[in-house]
Amino acid sequence: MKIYNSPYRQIEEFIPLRPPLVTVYTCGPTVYDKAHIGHWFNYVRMDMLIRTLIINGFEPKWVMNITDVGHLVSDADEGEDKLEKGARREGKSAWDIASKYTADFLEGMQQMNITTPSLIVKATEHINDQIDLIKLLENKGYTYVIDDGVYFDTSKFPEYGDFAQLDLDEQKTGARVSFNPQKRQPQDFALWKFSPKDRRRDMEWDSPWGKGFPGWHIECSAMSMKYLGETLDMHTGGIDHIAVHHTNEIAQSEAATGKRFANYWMHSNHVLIDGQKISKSLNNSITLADIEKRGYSADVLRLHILESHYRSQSRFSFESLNAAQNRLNDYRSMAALRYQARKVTNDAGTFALEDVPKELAGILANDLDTPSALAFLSQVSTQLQTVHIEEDMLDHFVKMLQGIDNALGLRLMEVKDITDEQKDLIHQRESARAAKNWQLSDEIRGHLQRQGIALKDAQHGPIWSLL
RNA sequence: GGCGCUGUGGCGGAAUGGUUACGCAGAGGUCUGCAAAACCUUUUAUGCCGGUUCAAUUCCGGUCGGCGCCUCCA
Repeated sequence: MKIYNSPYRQIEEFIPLRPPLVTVYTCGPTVYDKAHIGHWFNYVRMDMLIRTLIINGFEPKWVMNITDVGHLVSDADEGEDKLEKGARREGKSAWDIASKYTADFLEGMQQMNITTPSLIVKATEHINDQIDLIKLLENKGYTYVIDDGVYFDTSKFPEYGDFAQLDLDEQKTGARVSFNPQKRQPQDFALWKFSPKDRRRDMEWDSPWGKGFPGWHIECSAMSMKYLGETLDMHTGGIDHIAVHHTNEIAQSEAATGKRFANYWMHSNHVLIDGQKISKSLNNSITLADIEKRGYSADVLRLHILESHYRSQSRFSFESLNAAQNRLNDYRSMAALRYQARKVTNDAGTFALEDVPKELAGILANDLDTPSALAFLSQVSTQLQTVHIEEDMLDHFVKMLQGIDNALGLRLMEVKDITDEQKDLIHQRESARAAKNWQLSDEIRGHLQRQGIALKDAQHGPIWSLL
């Protein structure tokens, strides 16, 4: 299997430390607001990594975190905690906000058919692990304390910035962000933030340095290493995390252990709406609920996501969502053939059904090439819908559908059979046609169409499919 | 200002130093009782200018445009 390794900017052969085990850590959401399609692009692509590993014989252990404390409004460790801000907005406590949007996120994961991670871990349930890690860094001399928190001294970690190929001096030139003047370097980041003197936070804990809460970055290092070991096979996240969050994770993790933090890094690019990325400030987010309101299912969104490569900036529009809907209908029509196997005597049937999942696994193993996987699937679908499925092919056919679902998560196995009543109508229409009663025949066809069932009169008889 | 990515047909979106995926949409045709599906054809696709090469959309340089990061943000 090959994968693009972000820091090296090249496609590399993927070699885990202890095959078939693959340790994967994914930066999950900060649960202070509803997830939007940008999140789903990201997590579907992470899901494709996990699926691709599995169908290529690996056994991933996948840990994803939920950031339910400590992510400030600014990555520069300034401003409010997002959770506290969300709480104020909704007149609830930060704890309520976290649990509300955690539930919202997990429900979306199910709807999008994203593989359930081996472990979903919350920052607030690992405060002691984070404090321990900060203590370790303090003992090794990487930290200093100023009036608003404990900071990591990036000058003690000379490789800081290598990962993102940052030119720290040049970055400073145009930076528009103000920072605490007590910080030794602008890029130094908070490991622990103190609670404000004048008020009580919803979320705060005691620590050796004073009451407060962990910085945003430390949770990922503490939790990933706790559950997956000091060196991860794969660390993933959104492309926006490269410069700050992942750079900081590497600094604090490698400073603490003296070992390489992760061997491979996968970053999902952003999706654009009307040529711009989704962000709070542009107020242009679209949620899964918005999409469903327009009549599209999560499966359609998922297919649309797979149509572009994870490393390219993709574009979202309802027009392309509609294209994905039609494409999904075609795949579902193919899946419906499992209920319509019949004996045929023609020469069709040379298609190697059992090779389809293998072929998909191979395509995806090339840097998660989902566009090519779908191109291949469309060819399969077209071919299968022009031959008839023979009864003795049925086992292979169903296995093939299962294989496609394992690879792509499109839920083709969930396509239901039509009712006996509907089947009876199809028979009635055949009788009418035999009697050249075209009016009745067309009435029945129209009737079924209104129920979402399309009929095609193939050589060997009618085939139904889903609209 | 610094760094990075990018510019493919009506739309989305791959790939490639020489024969131009795939999906959606449009047009014509074959087939069909009529449709649908399928198949065939079709709608002058690789921003612009140079360079390298027998050959560039693909490599290099320049130029114009778009986007991202350096604030929020997957």
